[in-house]
Amino acid sequence: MLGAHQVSISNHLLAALPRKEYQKLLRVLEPVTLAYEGVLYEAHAPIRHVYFPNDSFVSMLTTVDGGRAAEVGLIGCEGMVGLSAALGIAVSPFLAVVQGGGTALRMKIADFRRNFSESVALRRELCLFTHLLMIQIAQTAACNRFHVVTQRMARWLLMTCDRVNSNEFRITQEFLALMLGVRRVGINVAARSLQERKLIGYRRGTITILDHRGLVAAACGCYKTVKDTYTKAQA
Amino acid sequence: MLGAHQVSISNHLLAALPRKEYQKLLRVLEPVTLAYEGVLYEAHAPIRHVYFPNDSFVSMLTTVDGGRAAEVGLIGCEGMVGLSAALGIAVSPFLAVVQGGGTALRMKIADFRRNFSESVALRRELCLFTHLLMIQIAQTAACNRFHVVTQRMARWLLMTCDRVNSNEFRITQEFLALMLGVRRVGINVAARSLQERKLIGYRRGTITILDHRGLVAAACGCYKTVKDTYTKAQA
DNA sequence: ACATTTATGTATGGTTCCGAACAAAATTGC
DNA sequence: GCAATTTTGTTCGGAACCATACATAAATGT
Repeated sequence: MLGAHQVSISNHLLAALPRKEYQKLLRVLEPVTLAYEGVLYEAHAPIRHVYFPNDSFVSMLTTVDGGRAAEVGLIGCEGMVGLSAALGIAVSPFLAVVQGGGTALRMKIADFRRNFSESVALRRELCLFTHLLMIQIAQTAACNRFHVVTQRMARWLLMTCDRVNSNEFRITQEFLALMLGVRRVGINVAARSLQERKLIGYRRGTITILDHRGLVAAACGCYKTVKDTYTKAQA
Repeated sequence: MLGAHQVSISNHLLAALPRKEYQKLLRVLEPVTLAYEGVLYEAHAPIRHVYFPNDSFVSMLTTVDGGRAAEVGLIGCEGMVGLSAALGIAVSPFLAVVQGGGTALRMKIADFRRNFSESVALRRELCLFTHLLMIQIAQTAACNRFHVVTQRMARWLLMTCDRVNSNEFRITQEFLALMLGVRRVGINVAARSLQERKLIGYRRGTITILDHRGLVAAACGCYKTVKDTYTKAQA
């Protein structure tokens, strides 16, 4: 049974730690609820906590020209938000926005530093995750270059689906446009295209994935490429 | 005076190490000449050596759809090629191609592993560089999304210029098209546009930067953003 | 019930880039 | 000097996306 202030812990990084180190971390981990569209770090702002998402997930965005932003990475229960801290950097290079509300565990940066230097297992986990995140970002770079909006949107829906563990989630076209760095009109066209093919359904802020396999086919290969990399690495 | 088999060492990562650790590394570092268009790692191929470029520099490319490739990062004397090895990964996620021929120092992967675990300074250097490379890749992702070919080409020329320490270097439009992931025709149009504005000159495989400041103005802000990040971090 | 807010749908003209094919010029090898 | 190769120049129709503006519809507050 879980107490009132506890949450079930399903973060993969924490789960993969040896029992002893895990217990030790628990003492400095604080359960928090992350609200949809909340900002964990502004770009170039100090990192005060690192976050280990459970059922929540967080978008990392890079801005250009002092305004327009695009998502470069999506981090859920497979990772940690505030990775720069593990590299000894006190400031987040990216804007971190909660894309899926839910629970997470967070740790003060000072606690993290100490535990990071004391735990071989945590270091190894985070090195691997750094590698995976870098691949995800690089794939996004190439994806942005070569693939059309409909493909990128399908990829994004699938990536999100993997992190919410549900075929239905709340998301507006406006927000989706922001993430993909396109106009809302572009999303609207893509959404209708996917709907006509009976791959998704949507209505006012809610999208439902109707045909997962079909959506994978409609997405660019980037989805499968990144997912397979994660799967293999964490096997 | 340099012996026949020696090269001057101007790699920043190595130069920033304490004298003692630097001397120790020198014993397992082997000077090599990297030839233009040479492949250091195929994508997903094992990393046998890590490379510390001096006056050479290397492009990291990600491929999609089993064919088309785009550059996601450029590494010169400010970094190390084969960074995944520092993260404990034995395989390169990217295709690494020599973009500017020149000298580098390389180290067998086993030697690197040992020295990496023994040297705090090397670890710290490489953590910082990992952070910088991640920023560079993320900026490329956003840049690919928002900026037109002419801007991206200007950015690329400036990044290259910074690494060759010369305003003139050999590069064909075909190769440039490959790096930016566009058709050669697109490069041709952009090149002429930059030439008409008297920012660059070019003729059969050679490009000259005529007006560095003007070229910075013609490039997207991504150039300055990334460069400033590097400058600040290594100050 | 009604106005307000939020979310989605539609239209227009213009720009950038694509794929494909072909032409011209500079360099190289013999 | 001449042919082969490499590099650059040009054209064409079409697709994708942009900026902007406006229209409709669903949810919300009172």
